Amino acid sequence: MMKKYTIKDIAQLAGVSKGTIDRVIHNRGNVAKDVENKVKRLLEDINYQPNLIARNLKNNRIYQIGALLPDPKKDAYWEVCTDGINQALSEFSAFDIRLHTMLFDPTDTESFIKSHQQLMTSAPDIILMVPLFYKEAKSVLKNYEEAGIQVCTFNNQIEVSKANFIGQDLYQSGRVAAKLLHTIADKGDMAIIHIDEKYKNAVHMQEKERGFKSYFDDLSGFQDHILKCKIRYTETEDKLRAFLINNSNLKGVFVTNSKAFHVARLLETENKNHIKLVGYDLLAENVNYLKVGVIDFLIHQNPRQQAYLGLKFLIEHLVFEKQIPNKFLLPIDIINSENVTPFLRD
Amino acid sequence: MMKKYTIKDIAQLAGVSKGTIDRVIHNRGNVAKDVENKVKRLLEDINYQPNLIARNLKNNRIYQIGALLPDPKKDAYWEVCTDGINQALSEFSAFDIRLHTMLFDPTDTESFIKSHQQLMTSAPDIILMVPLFYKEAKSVLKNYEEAGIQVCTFNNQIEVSKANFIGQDLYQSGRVAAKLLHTIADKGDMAIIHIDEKYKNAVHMQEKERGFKSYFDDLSGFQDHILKCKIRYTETEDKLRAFLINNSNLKGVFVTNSKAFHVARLLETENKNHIKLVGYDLLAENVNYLKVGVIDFLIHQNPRQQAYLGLKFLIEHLVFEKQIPNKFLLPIDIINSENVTPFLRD
DNA sequence: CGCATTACTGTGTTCGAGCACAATTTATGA
DNA sequence: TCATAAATTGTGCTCGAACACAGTAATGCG
Repeated sequence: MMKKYTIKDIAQLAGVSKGTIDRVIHNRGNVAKDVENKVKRLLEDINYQPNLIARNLKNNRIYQIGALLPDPKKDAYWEVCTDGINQALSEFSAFDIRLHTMLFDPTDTESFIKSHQQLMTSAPDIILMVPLFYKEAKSVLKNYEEAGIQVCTFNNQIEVSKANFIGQDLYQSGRVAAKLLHTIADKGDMAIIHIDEKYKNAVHMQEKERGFKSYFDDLSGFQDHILKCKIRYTETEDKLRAFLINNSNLKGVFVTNSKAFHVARLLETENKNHIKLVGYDLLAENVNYLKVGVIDFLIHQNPRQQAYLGLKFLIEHLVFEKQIPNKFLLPIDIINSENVTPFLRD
Repeated sequence: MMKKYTIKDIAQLAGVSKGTIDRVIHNRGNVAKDVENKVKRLLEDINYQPNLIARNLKNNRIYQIGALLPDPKKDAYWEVCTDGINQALSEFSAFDIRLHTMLFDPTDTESFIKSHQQLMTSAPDIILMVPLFYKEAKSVLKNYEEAGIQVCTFNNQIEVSKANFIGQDLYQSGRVAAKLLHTIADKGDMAIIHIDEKYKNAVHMQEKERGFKSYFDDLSGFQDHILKCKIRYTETEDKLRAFLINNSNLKGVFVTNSKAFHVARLLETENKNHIKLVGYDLLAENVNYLKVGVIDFLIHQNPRQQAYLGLKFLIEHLVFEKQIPNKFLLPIDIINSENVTPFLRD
């Protein structure tokens, strides 16, 4: 096996200087056509791969990356994103990456807009964001598109946008929840419970609901009901209790976000341990209920990995000119009390 | 924010030349003590991180990596390892990595030894291997240790060896299987079925069995039996059929390797669909039975990721002098018919 | 023909770290 | 005091790609 070909090798093979090879590679013109063809064929023949490392040695640019993320202080779900981001930064510590993070309140659309505007003042080359609010995100993404700033989104997909997306297939994750409940729950009614967010603007919860329903629709033998319950954060406990008590044929509950622990608390105090419970995300409170068996399964959305991959893709795009995948779907992790531990690290 | 510090910057700050800085960094001596202390403090203060990329530009060594892997033609479980290896190679294509792969027959210990011996003739700098056979692997690993060749193992852990290991906690994965069966199966007996490999030399199957049993031991209310059945490849069908028919109180089956489809086939033909089945690995045959509901859950051991990480760790060790983690445990993925698709890519 | 313009090609420097070797300073001994 | 050895420090080249700029050849035009 030969050592890797360098520009110098190719220059020698072609009988020209490395300057000419460089001009051919980058289509910078000023090369006689016959020479150009000859060099191009040669490059093809030996499948020349430039040394990305040497290339970036010279190119010591400072890259500005903007991040528009939900404030973990307002919702613990987002805490682990920081780890993912730090991991990506440390992996690329050889390059000069400046990350400007702006946090917004995940319950407040205005805060989202404000943070966005402030982020713009740092003149980022590229953006990583969680487009939590459908309507607002759409307009913000349009802004970036017009400004010619590439964006990578995660957690929520805004289908109409051209922005790249990293996350899970939410429709399918609803189906996974349905399959799990169908496998473990006794025959009876199933409930979809949406807690805390503005349902209309939260496409992700609607998608999960659609998937959940589609699973039971596909079943030939299912004769019971799929109930639905929307709850605001302020009214959580009373409304939930009423819902659980009034539906006596209820055998399974699907909570469409990380708030399953609210339902778990009630199931425990009301002694309704025949009702199976499936929810999302490895918050400490959820994990506790999972371990004692009140929550049966959690679906892990892996926000850490989402943030990590998003930032990694962006950096590789800036530094190595790699293409960012338009849509990158993470696997849907099923978690029970026995396999939860290693996922807490991820 | 400042640009990154380089050796030149530090030399200027310390009022010496970059040669001296270099000598201090690498403890190459020939530096006056007061200067050395001054520079060391300065390096600490500004937290100097050398540019790994520039470092490796000069260091254009050719690294020889040996790989001792089971032949995918003999057992489809190993097929995806190739993908993981290719991914790692392409990620580090900037460096000159030469991979020498030797395959062995996963049912034949002699083939393992032979491949090992042949691999040694290529004088590898470092080794990636699957120590499938406990006794033989132990002696092979000792060979490498004496030759001062660092080894990274995956899939099977040889506890006594100093080699690094990537894989799953097999004891815990047995517990996961137990928890799943306990969650979905009716009250009754559970069976552990070992198919195809020499049980005594297959520590991984023993570990899974131990974990499985421990879960039921921890249960206070479990009054039924944990059965056990060892089956050779040649006798699979008849012995299995007899086992399934003779144990009428059987409600759940745990197959400790990727051969669950053998059991699934029988459960289907014998119409025993009240028996729940949990096995390992996303072989096409297993996935088919998972989709039609004969297999209820599969545990994904992610051999692709194991091979990928193993090679990645080795390369980063050679190229960047990074420490290889002594033990890297992958999460235990639970797979059902609804979340299987994205895992087939991994 | 001579000079300018265009067309093309080659040379040399840069990036950051590593290392060989040259250069300088300090110490030692006769 | 001076030569020489020893200790310390500085200089310059290398890696591969990128690019500015210098250099050369070919062509055009009066």
